[in-house]
Amino acid sequence: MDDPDLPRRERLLRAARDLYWAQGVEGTSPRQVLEVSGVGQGSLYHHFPTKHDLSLAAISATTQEALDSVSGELTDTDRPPVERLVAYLERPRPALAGCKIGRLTSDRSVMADDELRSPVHDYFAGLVALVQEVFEETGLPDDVAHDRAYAAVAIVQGGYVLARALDDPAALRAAVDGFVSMLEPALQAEVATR
Amino acid sequence: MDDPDLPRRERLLRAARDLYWAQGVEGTSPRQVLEVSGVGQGSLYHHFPTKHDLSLAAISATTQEALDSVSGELTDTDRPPVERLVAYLERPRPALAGCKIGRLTSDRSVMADDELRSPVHDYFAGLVALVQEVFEETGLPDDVAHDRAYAAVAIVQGGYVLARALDDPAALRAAVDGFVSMLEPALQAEVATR
DNA sequence: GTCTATACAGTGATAGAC
DNA sequence: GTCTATCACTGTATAGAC
Repeated sequence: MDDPDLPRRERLLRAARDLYWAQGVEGTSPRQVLEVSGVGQGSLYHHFPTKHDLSLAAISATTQEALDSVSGELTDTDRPPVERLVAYLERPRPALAGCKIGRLTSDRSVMADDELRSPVHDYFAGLVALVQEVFEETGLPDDVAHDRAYAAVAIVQGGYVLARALDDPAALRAAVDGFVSMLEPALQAEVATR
Repeated sequence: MDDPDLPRRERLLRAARDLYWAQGVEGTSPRQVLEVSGVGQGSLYHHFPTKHDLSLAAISATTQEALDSVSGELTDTDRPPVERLVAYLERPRPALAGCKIGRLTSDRSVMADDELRSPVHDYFAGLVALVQEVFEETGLPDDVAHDRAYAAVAIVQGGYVLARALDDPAALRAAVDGFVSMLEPALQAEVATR
């Protein structure tokens, strides 16, 4: 973002993605993106004719990158499934900054625009599907694995909300720990009754 | 909001609270509040000199009401603690509309203003404390009850995020069900090892 | 492709009459 | 207490030169 040799388009995208994370799409003006990126007005509207175009490119880049990153971790078949789940849940996360993608679900500019909602939808759909597959690998029936995958993803998102509301990163850890501490006992009980 | 005999101040507050829920504080202009409430410009700035004053009154009313409502349910000592927890978790919720209070944690106008953050903080702090007490009643050690309370509140918030992202109210139910299905087995295991 | 200058509607607030 | 009129400023976008 500070590198003057980066193409204008990349600098604009970097700035937009950072600003969207910090203050949302609704709360970020094209003018701010210009100031942070150090690019002129004309370049912005050359590469991204409307704010919608800029937002779509920035959001898609962020969701794509995030899904790729988590996908590698969850599908690493060298490790047992429960270990992968716990590793995913206990990943270090920027609790106070919030989830770059989760926060978009309460961003009016995003939710009111079908094209902008789509990458957000696809990210969470893909993430839940990945997590569900890992739960199935643990031997859980499909319907139980289904609900538990939603729960796992929700714990992380809810942990972000709590951490920000309470201004305390430990809130996210507590939520995840509370969930993880139930994971193995519940699994034992289910295996025992089968 | 449609009752023309309601005092201006109340009509303004109703309109603001509804609009904040639907589109956030950042995304709601004083002018919109005027249109929806059907009140004149002067009245708004008479009762609420700045947008900050209106937001503070609207947010405080919402958090107060929400905490009162959930408090009654959780402290009803006629019912066993686990039953109260499950009742709280499985409460009918407007999944697609989102949480009136949780959404404020990604609202820039709220998070950038200490006075507006305060009711949001107090709501979640109060809610987690209530839930933790109920977990302690189940016989869980304090530290486990602590983490599990954060998890319970996070599941609901994360369920909202998922439901909105996927445009599917069933996502919130799935997350809650996934959590609830682990609650009793985990409790059994803990009681057994004590 | 990149720049500066400009246009125009909406936002947040004030003034002053009733 | 309530109203209409007005204002400075920002957000979003266009025009046209280099």
